[in-house]
Amino acid sequence: MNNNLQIYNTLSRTKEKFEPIVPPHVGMYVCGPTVYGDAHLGHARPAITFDVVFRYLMHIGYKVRYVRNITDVGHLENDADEGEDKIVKKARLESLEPMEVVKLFTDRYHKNMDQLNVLHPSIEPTASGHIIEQIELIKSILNNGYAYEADGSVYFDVEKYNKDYQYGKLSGRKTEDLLENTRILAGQDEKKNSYDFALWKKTDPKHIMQWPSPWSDGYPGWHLECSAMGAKYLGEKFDIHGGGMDLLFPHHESEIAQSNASRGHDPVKYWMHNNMITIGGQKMGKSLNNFITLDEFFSGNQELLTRAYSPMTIRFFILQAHYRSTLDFSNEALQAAEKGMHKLFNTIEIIDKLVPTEKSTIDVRQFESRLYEAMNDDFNTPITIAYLFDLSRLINQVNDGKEKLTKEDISFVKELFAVFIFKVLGLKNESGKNSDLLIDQLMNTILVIRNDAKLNKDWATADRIREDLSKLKINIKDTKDGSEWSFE
RNA sequence: GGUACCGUGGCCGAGUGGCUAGGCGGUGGUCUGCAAAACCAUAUACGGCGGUUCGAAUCCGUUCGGUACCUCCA
Repeated sequence: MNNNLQIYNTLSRTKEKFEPIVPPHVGMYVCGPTVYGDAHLGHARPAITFDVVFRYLMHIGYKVRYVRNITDVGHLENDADEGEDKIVKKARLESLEPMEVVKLFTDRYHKNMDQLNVLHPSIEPTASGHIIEQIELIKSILNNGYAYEADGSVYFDVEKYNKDYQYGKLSGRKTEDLLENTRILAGQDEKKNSYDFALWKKTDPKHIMQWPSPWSDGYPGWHLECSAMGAKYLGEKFDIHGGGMDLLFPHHESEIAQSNASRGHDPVKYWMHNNMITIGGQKMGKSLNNFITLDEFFSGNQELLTRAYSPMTIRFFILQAHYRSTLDFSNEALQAAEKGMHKLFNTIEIIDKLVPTEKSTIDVRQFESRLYEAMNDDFNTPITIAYLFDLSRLINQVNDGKEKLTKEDISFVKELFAVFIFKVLGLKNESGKNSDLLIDQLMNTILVIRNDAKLNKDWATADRIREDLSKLKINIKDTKDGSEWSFE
């Protein structure tokens, strides 16, 4: 097992050596989507980031249980509707049952994740399926004296908690500052302090989504589901908790508080946060309404897009930046990523055609340790990719006869590429070599005719075939070894 | 206002006290009926001002600019 992995822990703000609590097992929990709308580019980032974490941990020999939740109870929405559940609001707008909305967008999310070649998590629990666990958690927080009831609702007592623990240690906040800055919300007068947050919220009978509890008919608070489900499936303390940076406060901060208040210790060893994707330097997000959905990227149907981009282009684009940096979207950047990725896939095909020699003139073995070092350094995928490009150039030089490789080195390189590109980075070749035998033979016939035309210097016919096929998105390339075709 | 973070060549993006990041684009080649693709080779950099140092884009201070969180948000 590769034992040099360093992970940047938000809690300590430093890179730490990764040592799982119960090796070789690793428990990882990542905040999934709230399913009330289509997934956009921002959702792709944590999904892909932690997919690579998942893949790499398994690759270096860990047994990983990866839990990614679906938030289907919704969070309070603090606009004019004053405390209305997000999913309920969407349901009213579209005259659907809340669970109909949940099903629709969960399915669409899954489809997008499959397109992005994101592995399925080991467990994908829903908040609505764990109301009992959340109620139990509230009970224990109440029993320990860190919460209080007010008119059927239950609130977390941050001031009390802060005497025994430290509220704000993850996000670097102080409760005094929070006092001055917390926005005035509905139900504020029930709370002892403005920064107290709801564990259980009483609701009126009109509210569609509600559950009975010892305190009132209502629904669980904003941050409870992850605390409850993380503990249920990964234990009271587990290794990695991931999510977007925007969840750092108050969401993850409150998870830590809930865990301490109920169980007396922190829930997580390593906190990982991916940075945001920006558009024109600004965060892409629901609230700013400046997001582009994944389906829009795949179809090109959006005014900001000059054309469509494939799922793998999106994936490669995201992996070309480190997960803790912001990543700025632009058509230009996306097209650059696409070309670069094709170059890599092209190299893989070239490896198969290399002619081995007795001796190697270049050292390709050193790339193995370099690639692992890059990944071990807090999952530095941009460096990993840079090394793959270096390797690609060397392979092309071999192909050009400028350098030489032995048979053993060639298969070594081939394996290295396969491991990192397909297994670790999770990319797949989308180029449409059609496996349909009929199409293959039809194309063969066409190319033979065109080649005859070329031999007769009948350029008009040759060009016409090429142009007409290009309208069908079939591209012809003339090479030394004859003509090749590819779809799309 | 509080708390973090960032400012790198035309674009996107790594990294680091002295040694080529990488990709795209540009330029020059190879190949080619043409085209496209592919390949090879290249140039352009670290916001401003001070300081530490033999040496800083990298550390410190300061200043300007930008972003995020503090409210649901990946």
